[in-house]
Amino acid sequence: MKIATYNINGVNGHLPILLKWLKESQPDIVCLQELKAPQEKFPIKEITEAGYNAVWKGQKSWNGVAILSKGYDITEVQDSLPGDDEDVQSRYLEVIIEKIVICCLYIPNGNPYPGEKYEYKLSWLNRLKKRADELLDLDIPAILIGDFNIIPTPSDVYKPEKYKNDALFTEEVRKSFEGLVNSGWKDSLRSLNPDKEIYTFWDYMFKAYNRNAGMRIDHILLSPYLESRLENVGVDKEVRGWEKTSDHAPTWIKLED
Amino acid sequence: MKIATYNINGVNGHLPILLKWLKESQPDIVCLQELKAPQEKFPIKEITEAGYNAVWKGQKSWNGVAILSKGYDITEVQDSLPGDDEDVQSRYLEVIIEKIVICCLYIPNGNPYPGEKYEYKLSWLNRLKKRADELLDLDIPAILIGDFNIIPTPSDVYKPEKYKNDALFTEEVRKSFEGLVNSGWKDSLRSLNPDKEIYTFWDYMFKAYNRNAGMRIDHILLSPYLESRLENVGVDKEVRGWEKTSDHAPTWIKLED
DNA sequence: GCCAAAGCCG
DNA sequence: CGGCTTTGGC
Repeated sequence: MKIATYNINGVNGHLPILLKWLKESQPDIVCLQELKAPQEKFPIKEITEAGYNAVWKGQKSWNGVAILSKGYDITEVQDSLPGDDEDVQSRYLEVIIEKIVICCLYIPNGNPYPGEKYEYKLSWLNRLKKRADELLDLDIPAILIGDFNIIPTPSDVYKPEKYKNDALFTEEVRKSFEGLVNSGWKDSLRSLNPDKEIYTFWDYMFKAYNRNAGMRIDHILLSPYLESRLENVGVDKEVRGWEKTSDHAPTWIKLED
Repeated sequence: MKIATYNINGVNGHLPILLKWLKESQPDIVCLQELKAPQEKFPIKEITEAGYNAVWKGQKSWNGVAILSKGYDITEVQDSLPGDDEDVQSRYLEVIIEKIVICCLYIPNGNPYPGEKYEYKLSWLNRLKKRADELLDLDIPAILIGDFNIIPTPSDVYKPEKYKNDALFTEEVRKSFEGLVNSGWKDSLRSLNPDKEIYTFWDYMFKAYNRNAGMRIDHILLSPYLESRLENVGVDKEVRGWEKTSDHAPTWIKLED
């Protein structure tokens, strides 16, 4: 079973890209972030025609997450991250597919640092840790997957020194990621490639992709129950080179069936 | 010599359309309207690569006119319509190419009628008549060409009764066009096709092109000196059917060399 | 850089 | 309906 995450940066603006990638890559499950579309403008028709069913949580202009599945039933569990009823941003979707809990995340970017947006990111990460702990306690197959907006280590960005005061790379935020890993969540891409350069995002600006000025911020974390099923991982880097594409590349794992 | 007018409705937004049409149609001289680009954003590089030299008068957001020539030298005479120093809209460009005076016009739309914009249209038409008379007095080859925003007769629109109170079809405005014709300017498209339905514009709204709900508002008027050289006329109607196209179709004449 | 929205124009 | 602009986000 192939499970992917893809920050699509506008699901309608980049729909041709999404459909082309789905066709070529044939993932079984896809977590999308940054739909940038209200609930009623999610392109369910085209996605159905591509062979997927879907649940999604839209929002006008920004954010928005979705989970697509080829064939498997999707049971929605949560459409927002527990712990703050005032939080109106569509950044979390939790479902069960084939007895696996799948949490699609779009963690706040947090820039500029310091500031309100950074504080929102920290509180979001706290709420996430609580939910992640709950899932570990249940001792079930579970996945935290999506755009974390966290560069876990200096090896995960082309020039770490440029990101000293960036909300994607502060001590606090990296500790938060480390906390998840230390509590039992496996960083699947890094675990199978301890020393490899892996990037999942290249800025639109200054031709970052041509210079390979990238970073690894999209992650797939596995609960201990799933570790033994991890077969392969990858980033579809070439998709980032397509015309009129997202600034992220699709990132995926394969689990033994 | 093939001379065309084309309201491109955004020279950058519709640049691929313009280049495709130039390649297929191979006009010698092209008058463009509605560049919708400031002077410095005119795509001179791509137009040069297509084999044309050009003069243009840009403006941010609206209006803007240009004259392109394949091979022939262009001598700029005027970059605004004489008679009102306060008029800052880029709607007029007068050049000499191969001893022909070519006046590229983008006459104000004038809607809503009545109102300030309509009054501006009338005063613009008055100034144009003066300039047109001057050119006739010179007794030289001259062309008034462009988007006139005038439907000359009921035969020039799909449903004349719908345009009774439209600034493109008022008595005054039609009389103004008639005044030019009566003073000696030849309506080239109509003169070679007295009874044919000729449209040059179809609204984007309500699938006007599919319903052929069009009108003839782009015109090419010849000074008496040029009448004998008129060989052929046409509208490249199919261009209006292309994807992501302008709402006007290119309109052209052929003169004997 | 590039997305989406809202407002202006025709 | 579909340009262009501005704003806001990343």
